Amino acid sequence: MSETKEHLNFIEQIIEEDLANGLPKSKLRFRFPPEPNGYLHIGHTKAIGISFGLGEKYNAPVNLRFDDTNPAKEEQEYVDAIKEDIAWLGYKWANELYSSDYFDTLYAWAVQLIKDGKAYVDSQSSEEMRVQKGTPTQVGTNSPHRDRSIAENLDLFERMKNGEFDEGVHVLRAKIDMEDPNMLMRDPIIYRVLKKHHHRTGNEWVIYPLYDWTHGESDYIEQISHSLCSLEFKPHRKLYNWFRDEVYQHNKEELPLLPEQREFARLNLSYTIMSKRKLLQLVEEGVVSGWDDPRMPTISGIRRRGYTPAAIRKFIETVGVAKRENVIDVSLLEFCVREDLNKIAERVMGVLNPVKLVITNYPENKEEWLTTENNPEDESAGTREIPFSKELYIEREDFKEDAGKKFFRLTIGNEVRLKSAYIIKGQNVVKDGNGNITEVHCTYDPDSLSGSGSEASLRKVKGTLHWVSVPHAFKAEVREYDRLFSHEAPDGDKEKSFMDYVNPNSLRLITAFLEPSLKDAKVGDRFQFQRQGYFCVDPDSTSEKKIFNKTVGLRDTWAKLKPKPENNKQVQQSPARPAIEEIKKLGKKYTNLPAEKQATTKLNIKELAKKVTYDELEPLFHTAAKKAGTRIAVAITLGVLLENGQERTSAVEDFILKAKEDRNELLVLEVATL
RNA sequence: UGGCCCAUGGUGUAACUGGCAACACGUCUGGUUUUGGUCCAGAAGAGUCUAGGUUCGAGCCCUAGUGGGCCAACCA
Repeated sequence: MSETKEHLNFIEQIIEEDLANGLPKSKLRFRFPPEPNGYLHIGHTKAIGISFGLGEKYNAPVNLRFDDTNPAKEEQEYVDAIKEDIAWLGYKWANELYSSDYFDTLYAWAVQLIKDGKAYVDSQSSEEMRVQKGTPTQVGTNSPHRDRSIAENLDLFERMKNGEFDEGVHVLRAKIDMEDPNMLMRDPIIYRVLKKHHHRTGNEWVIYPLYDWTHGESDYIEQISHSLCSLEFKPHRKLYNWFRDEVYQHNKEELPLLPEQREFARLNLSYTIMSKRKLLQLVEEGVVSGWDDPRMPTISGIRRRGYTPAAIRKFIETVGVAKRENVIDVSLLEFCVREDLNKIAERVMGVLNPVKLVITNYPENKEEWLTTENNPEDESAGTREIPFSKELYIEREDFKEDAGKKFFRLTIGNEVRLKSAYIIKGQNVVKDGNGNITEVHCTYDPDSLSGSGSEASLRKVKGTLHWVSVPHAFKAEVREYDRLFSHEAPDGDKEKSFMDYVNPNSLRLITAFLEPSLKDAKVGDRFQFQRQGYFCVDPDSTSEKKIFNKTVGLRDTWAKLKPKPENNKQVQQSPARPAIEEIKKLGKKYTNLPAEKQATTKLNIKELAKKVTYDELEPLFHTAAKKAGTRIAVAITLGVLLENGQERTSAVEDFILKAKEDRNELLVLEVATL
């Protein structure tokens, strides 16, 4: 085990280095510092997984610290939810802490900072300060209050604390450098007056410290060795260290360890959004039923949806830790969910879209209880009994009057197996006045009972169907979810709002017929409805009405083979289509060149997509040609054409024409469909 | 008119700190199967954004480009 080569991510490498350079392992300490202003979402699980994961790996304490310095936004409700979510994921924090616990210390240190001549009270409007701050490309200018005397600063600051001033009148700022290229170093505000009720300290304070002053110093107080956060905090690092080093001067005896901030890329998932603000909007505008709506990417949402902690931890582990921006495909998450559920979920039968199946040669009032396995992946899960009778429900999709050879299910005259029961043969159908099938009639082979060992039972048939006995069926509501957004990156568009991409059909309510054993299912129980997917019991369930959430479907290779149902919305044909066909033809023609003139290469799509004119395109193609060892090249990437439509196409066309004229030699390097 | 970070198959992460790119998902074959699931076997797919440089040798180092991200809240 220890011999397997372990791939350390860059943070682990840093830790290993620190350890090698003499940091005692016992000093390792981490923290997860959420602001209690909303619910945790799948993106947070990465940060949680990293810090708590490191704690588990190095057997080091991990504090849960609520960064509660903005009473305007924070609430106890969120504190409770966050704790519940982290616990559900299976992580244990060493200490439950609050930045507000440090308000006294933080205040004392701020006073010290003033005494050191490193902080001052500013009395301008926020607008004035904003202007003086400059821009990323333009340096700032000093505040007229920057040189107030220490005594005056001390006095003002104390009176701020005592509530003598209204909000917005004075702030305390660190005195650093208004010309620093890093905007955060331009005399950042560290205290503001806020006459708001705080969920923990009540009305005890009327001044509150800001993030930069609070966060790093909290790390320092707790002697966190590695303070891990996401990439957007990188610019804060310089300030983090500045504050830390100032405070350290006066506290090195008791608090010898200097925390180090390190940043990693946050998790992005396709087809969803991660912004707390936007998630809140979905809740407030009633797009979803609440923070825990099963379509939400919140931890409470995916928990209710039926995702498991093990699946999420596996997902986070698989996704890795690095510093580049990323978008992870939801299919990876779904894979992890299925992988876990496949091992643990008991199999049951449920028909979601029923059609009645009548077994004509089965005795009228007969009832049989057949044995079936609970989980083929786990023998210890045992078996159970399910009722069988003359009239059953099967899935409407599982029958076709006339089907192609690739259809493995029930048709007239063909045999299929009813799971854990008998082999049946399609006989005829009964239709209503509109030609809709109301019943399917079949005959069964009494000798073919599953597990009977008879010759007939061992017969191979091409398909197996799930079913539910009509008289025994248990009716329940099934909620089937689709993606909440119809776009891969709902908030990636600058012009359109993510709300425009909300999928109006993300929830489907179904009345399903389930096997009777499901009557006993309890809230949170997870099952695999055979051949369909994983489902769990929703907390909305009552004793009269049981509700199941579809967690995720089974992998479905059949769906891909099915001829696409004539979709009402055909994919809109790109205006560039005809030109593309033309270019394809050209490509064929020129790839028939002698082998020595052919080559394959690929240009950077993104780069190519930016180029429009012939002059811009030419150097790129030249480069490619040179690489391929020939003189001239045309690289055509359909993705580029499609993406950019007419404009790009004509540019490429022009290029081809001109190149032909100019050199009378042309080589198509690649015709790629992306 | 600036600073910082990043750039490896479709996606995400690796590559023992310089020795001709691996793993997972996805895709495609074939086999097993009383779930068109699982499982098993296999395949295709990148020569590492570009151009120079250092080196016997570069995805790893240097330089310059290009592209993307972050930074101007009394938010965190």
